[in-house]
Amino acid sequence: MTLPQEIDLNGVRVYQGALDRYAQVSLLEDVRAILRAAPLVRHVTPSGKPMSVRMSAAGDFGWVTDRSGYRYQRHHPSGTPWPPIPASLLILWNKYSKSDRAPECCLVNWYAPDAKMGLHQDNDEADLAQPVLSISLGDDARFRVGGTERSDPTRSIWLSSGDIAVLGGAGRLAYHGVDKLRAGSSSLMPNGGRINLTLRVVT
DNA sequence: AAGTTGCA
DNA sequence: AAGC
Repeated sequence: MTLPQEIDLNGVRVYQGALDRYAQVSLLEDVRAILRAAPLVRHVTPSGKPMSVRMSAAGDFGWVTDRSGYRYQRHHPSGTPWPPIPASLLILWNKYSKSDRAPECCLVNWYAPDAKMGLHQDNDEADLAQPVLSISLGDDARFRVGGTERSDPTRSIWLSSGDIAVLGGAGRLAYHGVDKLRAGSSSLMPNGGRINLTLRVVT
């Protein structure tokens, strides 16, 4: 990666090379601290299918799913409150989100090398005028982005460690997902895999 | 192989 | 169904 570059996919803005190696290492340490307080969980969808992506969160709310459905809640499934969102992430939110509100949730999504996430919309938040900011760490991931209807055509882009994507404006309700990882493509995590951090305003 | 659609 |  040379200079940071901005790409638009159906209203989703992707800033390639936004974070240098030092910032990535530092964020990874922050994530490790979150996961010590709030361990990764394998959620099931409302139909009872386990997701391949393991999840945790920081902030006032975390997103969870089980047979009762999708929702934000104030506690880890173990019953403990989520740890605070690290200051490093609040700074990135201020730099990239163009929002006048503070994020209330930082989802931590862990992708093992064979994990994926199907095409979906983020629409469990109360104020859809507020953007969602996504940070990639670790292995490259093929990120697929469609339109606001499931049947809309999709395009894909490979996200690398240190890339930032913003789902805002026209892209806020774009269908999106992760098809596959390029296992072992990043030296950030020696054992492979990917971490995606998403900052959101929930209420 | 990749991109859509249908499912309950 | 954020899965198959």
